[in-house]
Amino acid sequence: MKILAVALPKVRICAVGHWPADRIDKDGFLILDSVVQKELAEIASLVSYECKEQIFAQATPAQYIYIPHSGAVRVAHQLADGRNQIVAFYMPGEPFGLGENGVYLNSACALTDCLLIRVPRAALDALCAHEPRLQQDCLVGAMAQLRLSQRHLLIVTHQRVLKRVADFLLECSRQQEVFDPVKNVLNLIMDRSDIADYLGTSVETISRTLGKLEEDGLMKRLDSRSLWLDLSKLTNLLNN
Amino acid sequence: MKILAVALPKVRICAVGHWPADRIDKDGFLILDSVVQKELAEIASLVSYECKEQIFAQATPAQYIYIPHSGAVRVAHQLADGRNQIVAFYMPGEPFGLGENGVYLNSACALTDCLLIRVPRAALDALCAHEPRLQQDCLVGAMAQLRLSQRHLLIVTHQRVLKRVADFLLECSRQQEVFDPVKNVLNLIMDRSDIADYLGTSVETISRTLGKLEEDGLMKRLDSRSLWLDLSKLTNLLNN
DNA sequence: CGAGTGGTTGACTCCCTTCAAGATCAGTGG
DNA sequence: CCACTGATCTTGAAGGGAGTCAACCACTCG
Repeated sequence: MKILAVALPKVRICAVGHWPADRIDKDGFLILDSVVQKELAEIASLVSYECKEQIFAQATPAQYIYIPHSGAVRVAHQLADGRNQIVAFYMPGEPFGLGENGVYLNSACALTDCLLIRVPRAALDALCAHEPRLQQDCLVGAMAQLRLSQRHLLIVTHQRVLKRVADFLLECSRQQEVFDPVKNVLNLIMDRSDIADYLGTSVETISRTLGKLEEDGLMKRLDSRSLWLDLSKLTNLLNN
Repeated sequence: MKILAVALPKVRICAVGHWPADRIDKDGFLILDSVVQKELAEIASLVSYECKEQIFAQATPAQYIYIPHSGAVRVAHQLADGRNQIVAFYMPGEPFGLGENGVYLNSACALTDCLLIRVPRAALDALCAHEPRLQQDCLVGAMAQLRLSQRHLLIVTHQRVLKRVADFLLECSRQQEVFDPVKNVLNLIMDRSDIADYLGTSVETISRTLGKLEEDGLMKRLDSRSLWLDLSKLTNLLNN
């Protein structure tokens, strides 16, 4: 980890679909009041992590909230029996760092080299207290996270792994950063092991399931990280 | 459904563990400012539902937020393939009614006869806009929901149903309303089918799994809705 | 009493986990 | 340039857990 001694870039918070239209810029990010931006700049830092570097560990003091500026992050929960359940992947603009009783509930790890905006929780709380709009943004952000978590729940509870994978691919294809809607090509930011830990299954099953989907013409592996998808066939699979 | 033409009872919001101590009363509920209580009383109504009555349906306009005053509620999501995934159960003080783009994401159904405090979303938003403390409470509440959802995720992703059921029982045993920590007896508020839909499995498997747990001495069915639990043995099961 | 609901048990099938080995690829150093 | 190595991905085989369909039991209610 390195703290970068440069001016903080503009804080960009992902805002897909749930904010009033006049608060969203052309790239789908939230427009923050310039005063708020300035105040944030005073308390936040820009930090960089290398691929596979741990950002924070489960059950350690939850001092910061992070917002990816570039790169991608994996947040997972380790259970007593050794299982490692991935809770979510985070792309630029999606804040993470949920705590409970002052400690992190999960651990976070850089999927790629990445730049993160790091905001001290205490200072953010204080700032929210006299910036109602920021407070409101945090609330809307928390509800967005809740929706994502419920969506994840619906994905992992498909009994047949075939549906889990299909649903997962469709979910990924909604992210502009990784899906080319013209060529219908999805660029996976995570490896098979991450997909398995996200879907609650094993790498072997993921591999076999991708094979099955390809065999049935619902998608095609261009290489292990880039997949051509037939969105309508995949969607259709979920209806049966 | 019946709208009750009585004075609104005090709005009680469940506050387990994550609010400053001076804002929590002896029963574990959030202490709201009396002015806020009064303002809430002006926009909220008290409504009653009978057991098994639908409160709202998925994909219909999300006009209200509900807070159970008494009774219990089941919130579920219906999928295109006919599956009914239960997203959460709600007890007194736990607000529900998540929407997206103006419509409910899930449907809600009364598990028992219940009284709910019904708050129009628009009026609540307006109230929050000039009541920062209420806004803050909503944010903390949303994060509590997020934690619950992530906890649910961890429960349903246990591969062996035995662990799912054990974890589920432990989760239930945390709720004072349904668990007697002296006798170690849990009173289930839902039937087998609800447990199955919550855990992503079938009623038959639930029944068999309870049999297995009883056989191994981790719990005992006093009757179909009340279970004696050996908390330490159940916890221990999750570590293997 | 019969119908209906909720819960349990039995039998069979199959999907997925597990363990193992092979295949592919990127990086490294001779 | 090529052999070597380790990581990642894929494929194979065996075994078991859970879904499904069906029947049965207990209880409630009209």
